[in-house]
Amino acid sequence: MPAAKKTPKATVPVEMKRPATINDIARLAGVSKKTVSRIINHSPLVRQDTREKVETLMREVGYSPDPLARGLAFRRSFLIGMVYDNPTAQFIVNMQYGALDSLRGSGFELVVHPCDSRSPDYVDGVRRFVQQQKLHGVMLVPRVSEDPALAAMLDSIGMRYVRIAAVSMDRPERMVVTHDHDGAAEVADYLQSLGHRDIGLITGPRDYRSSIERTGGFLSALQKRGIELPKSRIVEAGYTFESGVAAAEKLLSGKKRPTAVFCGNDEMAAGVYRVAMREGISVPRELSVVGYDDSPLATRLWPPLTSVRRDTRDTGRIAAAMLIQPEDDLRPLASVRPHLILRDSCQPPG
Amino acid sequence: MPAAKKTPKATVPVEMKRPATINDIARLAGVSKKTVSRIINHSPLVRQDTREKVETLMREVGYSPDPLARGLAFRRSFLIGMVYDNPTAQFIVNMQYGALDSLRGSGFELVVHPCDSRSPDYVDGVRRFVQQQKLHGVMLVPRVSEDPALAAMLDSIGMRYVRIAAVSMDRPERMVVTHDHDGAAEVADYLQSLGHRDIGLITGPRDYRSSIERTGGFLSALQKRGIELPKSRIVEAGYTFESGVAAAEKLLSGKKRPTAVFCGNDEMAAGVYRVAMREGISVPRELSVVGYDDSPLATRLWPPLTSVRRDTRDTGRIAAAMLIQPEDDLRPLASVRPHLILRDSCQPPG
DNA sequence: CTGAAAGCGCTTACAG
DNA sequence: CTGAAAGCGCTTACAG
Repeated sequence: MPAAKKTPKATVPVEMKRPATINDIARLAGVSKKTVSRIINHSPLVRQDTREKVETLMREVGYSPDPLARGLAFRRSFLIGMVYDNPTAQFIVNMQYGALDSLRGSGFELVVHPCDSRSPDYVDGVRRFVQQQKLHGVMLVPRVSEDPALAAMLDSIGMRYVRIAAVSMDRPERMVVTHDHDGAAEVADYLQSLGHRDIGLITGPRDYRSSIERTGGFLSALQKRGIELPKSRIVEAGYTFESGVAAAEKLLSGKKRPTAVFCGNDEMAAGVYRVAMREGISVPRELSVVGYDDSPLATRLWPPLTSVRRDTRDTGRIAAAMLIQPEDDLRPLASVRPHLILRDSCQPPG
Repeated sequence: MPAAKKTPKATVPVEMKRPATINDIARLAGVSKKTVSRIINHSPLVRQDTREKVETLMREVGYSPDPLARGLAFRRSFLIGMVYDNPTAQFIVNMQYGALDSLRGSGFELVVHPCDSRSPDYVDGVRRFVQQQKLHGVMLVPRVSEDPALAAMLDSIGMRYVRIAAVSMDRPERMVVTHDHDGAAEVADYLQSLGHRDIGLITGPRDYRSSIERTGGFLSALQKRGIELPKSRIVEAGYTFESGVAAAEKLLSGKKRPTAVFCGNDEMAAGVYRVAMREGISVPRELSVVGYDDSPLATRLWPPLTSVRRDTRDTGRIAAAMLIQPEDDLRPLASVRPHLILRDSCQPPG
């Protein structure tokens, strides 16, 4: 005999071909769909026993509201965007894992959106993305997080966002600060305490906020301990391995070499290792090296690289959590602290 | 004076506060919304001049259809899911970039979903994810792509998917094959041609398809060239750096060492480097080493590591493209070929 | 080739 | 605390 076309009124069909809708729940529970809606949205305006009855029913039936329908009615999706330019793979992935830690079970999902911030119309590309998808909010990862034009655009269209950056540069509830200044200062203190006085510095690009902060933090901490680096000991590079190689060649070619080098990230530190290897300079006996990121690379290299750890997964977790909080609940500025991981790439100068 | 509440009939408002809807376009163009809908969905049942008129208007107004509304009506979202377990960061990121290459401009977006395939209810977690989000399709990345239970579940709920794996294990239109067998065979041929006869092999876990294929491809190619590896020359490891270190310690501790080692991936090859460094074994003079993946690590290590390149970005591109193709257009099985990148980690045995 | 009606599964005012 | 009506912006039958 033909199967029932309408769900029978009297029974609770735990297994249904067609997924349950708010109407099914309302009918089965004997309440209006508006009441079910209130429960879905955690409105306090529902009697406790009604709430419990309906919630039990939803669990039994395996009901979960359709994000498409809710999104249409709310005029806003349940998607969080992650916008980034070109950080290292490990950084991106850790940030994603962190964000997903916070999103799991919340009904929100993560949509990734890499872009090219050197392209003239990238801000417009991001605008189309967030506007068309009606995102609930966006995470801005360095270096796009540092772009005032991007933040201004998002603000102008009323799009919620959180910026992850080395220093605060927006309203507190829109910032996760990574304090790169302090991380670099810790390196300076460490190298000075080992006895190093002639120190080299390989920086990232001068227009990256992270690079500015790491450079500033390092130099000012050295200064506080009475060490002033001459210009010739500071070389700007591009955060890449290849640029690190080129910078190291410059820094290590003179007849008097520095006894230690701090690199703005691990990739460039790997470049220093490469040049040291080629030139027969022993790390750490003749040259101490410190990186920044504490990437997997740090432990793959020989000798294992002393580096500043940034808890990127934590950062992502915090940023996503801020985005899905109720808007009226203004949270204080969130931050995450870097700290130096000691390995075998440093020792007192010979 | 108060701004118009209704859009004036006579003019085309290029800039509107409220984004244009299908109704605005229909009214402005003097056609029904159904006709506009037909144009959005590329239906052939529209007169050419009507189509052009409406398309021009849509461009002028900056109209783009709301994916939430379309999704609700279609009962299917415009989201592609990417499900993966725990590959390396570079692999994940490249796969994402590739997928996004294909999705860009298509109206589809990429939602990432890492999971833990060792967890007993992970298949159920994926089911909830794809079902709740009403995904358009999912990309299954190794190693979850190899799980028959996951594929069966997706099939049972009618969810479209593409599996990326070392060999074909599903209907052709659901596979992107990476031919790891061939990549490993190329390594075997190369090492043999250099003159190596006593060769070590560090494999990934025996229950990974990629590992099975790489091991099989390597051994059978050696066999074809008359080389049979004794059991003692084959060590199973876990695709991680640490497991590579442990495997290398076993392989290199005996009094007669192999003259070359092939590792199932670069991470484990880095482990071999580590042990060789510690034991004072010179690579490549005393030991040739080959990896698989051609990850960034391969060029950071010293000496630069010879490794098999897999075009992961291409793989992601193909998989995503397959998912957003019209369903009636059955494409042949897609595949991507690995090839060996020669660097400085190999030479004829001393 | 084109259109009017009904519906997708929710929420927002507005009442009570 | 609860509900009936209207609407979010699209598409699917069903007609013509």
